[in-house]
Amino acid sequence: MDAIGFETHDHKGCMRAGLERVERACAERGLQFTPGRRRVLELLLEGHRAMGAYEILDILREEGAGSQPPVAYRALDFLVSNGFAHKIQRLNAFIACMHPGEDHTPAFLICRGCDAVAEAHADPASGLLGRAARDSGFTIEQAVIEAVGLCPACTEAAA
Amino acid sequence: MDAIGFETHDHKGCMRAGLERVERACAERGLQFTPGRRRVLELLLEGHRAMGAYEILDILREEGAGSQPPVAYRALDFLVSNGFAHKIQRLNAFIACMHPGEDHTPAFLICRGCDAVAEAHADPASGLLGRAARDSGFTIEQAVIEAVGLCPACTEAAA
DNA sequence: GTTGATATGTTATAGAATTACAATTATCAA
DNA sequence: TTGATAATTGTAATTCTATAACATATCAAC
Repeated sequence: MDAIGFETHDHKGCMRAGLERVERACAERGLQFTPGRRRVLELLLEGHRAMGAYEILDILREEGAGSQPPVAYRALDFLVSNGFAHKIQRLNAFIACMHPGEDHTPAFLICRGCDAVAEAHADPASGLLGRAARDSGFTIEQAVIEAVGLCPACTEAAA
Repeated sequence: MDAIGFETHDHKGCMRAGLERVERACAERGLQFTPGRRRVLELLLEGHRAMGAYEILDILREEGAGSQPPVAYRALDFLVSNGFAHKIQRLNAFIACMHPGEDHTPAFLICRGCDAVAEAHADPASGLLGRAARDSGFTIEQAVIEAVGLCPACTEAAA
């Protein structure tokens, strides 16, 4: 079980833990963790990768749940806006958050070989970006950081 | 004329300079800076903001150029893949690069009030992200960094 | 229970980007 | 100069992504 994510890990355990943490966070904040929302989070945790909204929708449809795009998008919006999942802009896809409930600025390492995604942390206030913002009077509220490259496995495969 | 970009500047000068630098870079690298590609870069430089592909396409259409999406997307692909323009994922839009030809990792400050975009620099290899990449054996080739917040003008307007 | 807010179901549409194929133009070696 | 090859452009059709709008149902607090 590794925060970085390019390694094997206790998948079932990480799924269970993820669900429990979100359950607890929802209870604490008075959010409704409805069956539909829960199911979408389960799918993201199961997949353990970035999944497209329509990919999720297809599964929901097979399961007999609603079959229209808003069904998937609403659940995803809920998860994303509460920090339980993240959107990977580069892939137009969504991934379960590895640190749900914690306040953090996620940064993603996206493998262009296998599309695996690892979640890391970043601190946009520091470094060149933070300095540029301060110098120009810009207030950073949120940051999307996505690094594209090759994961260890694909680096090896390429050689 | 400021790299940060939330301030007034010599717009005509920056347009001319931008075109010249790209012209030179294309000549050096044996790239074809065709009229269509040039026109799209001109539009981006004129606008001095992030513009959608279909917004550009509308202008090209009015001017009697091609009117199908690939006309715009091809020119934009050329500009982006050669570092003469950047795509702002958050806005599904494109903006002229402020440092064409130079090797750099752009970082964008995007105002959620007025959609103004400023280009800054970042160094993905340093900081928390760089460390996470090294620790996990991930090779960063490219990074998308987009900070969302309020520019000085909108901060003031909000108060 | 009533009520106001929140969540779901469904239709339709808007917005962004690509595929595929034909036609043209540029590049470069023979 | 010519002929072969690669790069670019034109156009139609389609695919993928996301949201608007409105009706219905469910929840939560009074």
